[in-house]
Amino acid sequence: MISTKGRYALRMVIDFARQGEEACVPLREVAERQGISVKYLEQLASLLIQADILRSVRGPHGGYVLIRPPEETNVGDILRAAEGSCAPVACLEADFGVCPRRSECETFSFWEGLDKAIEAYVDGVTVADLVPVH
Amino acid sequence: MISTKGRYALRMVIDFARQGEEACVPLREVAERQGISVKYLEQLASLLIQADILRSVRGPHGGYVLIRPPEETNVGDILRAAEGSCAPVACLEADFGVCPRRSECETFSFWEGLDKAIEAYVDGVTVADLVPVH
DNA sequence: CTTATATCCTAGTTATTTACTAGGATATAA
DNA sequence: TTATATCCTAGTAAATAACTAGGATATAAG
Repeated sequence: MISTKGRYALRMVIDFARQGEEACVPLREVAERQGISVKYLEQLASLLIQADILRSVRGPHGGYVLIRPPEETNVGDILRAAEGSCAPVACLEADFGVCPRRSECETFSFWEGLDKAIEAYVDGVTVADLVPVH
Repeated sequence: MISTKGRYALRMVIDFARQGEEACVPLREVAERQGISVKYLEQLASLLIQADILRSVRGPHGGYVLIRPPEETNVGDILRAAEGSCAPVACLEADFGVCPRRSECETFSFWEGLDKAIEAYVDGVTVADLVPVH
C-alpha cells in the first residue's frame, strides 16, 4: 500500500506543476493549498531532490523548482523516490538480496509479474497527465 | 505492500492444490512443508473459509479441502480474503466511504487506474497456473 | 466412553513502521 | 541586519504486522 509519503509527494509535484513551468514555489504555499505541514513536506522534498525531480532555491523568494517539464516526469519516479520502492513484496526490492526460499518458491514469478504490471502503469503516467488544463 | 497474510495464504492454497484434488490436508503438514506455524495458518485458513475458498473437516483425519478446482480459484480472491483488500491506497477500499477531498483531488483517477491494473493482474492468474505440473 | 487429533475462537504481545512534530543550522535577498 | 527560505537530525505517539498462547469444540478410532 502506498503511504502518505508517496501520496503527498505526488500531490506536491502536481501542485508545483500547476504554478507554471520553472516556477519557484515555497513549501509554505503548497502546505497551505494541500493541507499538509511544511515540516513534513520538507522531508518529502528532500527525497525528490535526491531523485533529481526537484531542485531548491534557498533564502527569501526561494522554494523548489521542477527540474524537468511535467510531460517528462513520470509518476513512477516520484513514488519510488518517496516510498523507496513500488514493489508489492519485500523480496523484489533492490536491497533485499537473494531469498533463501527462491529456488523452491512457487510464488516468485507471480509477484514478479505483479511488480511489472505496477511499474508499467506508474511509469506510463506523467505529471502532465494529472495537471488539469488551465 | 502485500503482508505475510496474503503471501502465506497463497502458499498454503498452492500447497493444498499440490496434494491433489479434493484432498483433505491438515495444517500440521502444510506448516511443516512451508515452515510456517500451525497457529498462524489457522487464522489465515479461517479467512479463506469465510471467502468460500476452503472448507474444513474437524477431528482426526480432518483438515482443509479446496472448494473449487485450482483452475477456478484465482489469486485475487485469495489475496483479498487474506489482506482485506488489494487496493493501493486507503480511499479505494470498500469501507472507506467518500473522501472529503474527492472533488478537488487530482490523484484519485490515477489511483483508480492503478487499482484496476492490479486487480486485472491478480484476477487473471489462477492457482492452477502456480502449481508445478507433476 | 475415553483418547488423540484436528479445527475453532479470542486475546495478548513484541517489533516495526507510519506519520508526523521539534528544534535548530545554514543560506540569501532586501 | 533581518526575514524568509531550505536543510538536517532526532524524537514520539499511534497504528499495524506478525506472530504466540490458551483453551473450547468436534469427531474418528479403539
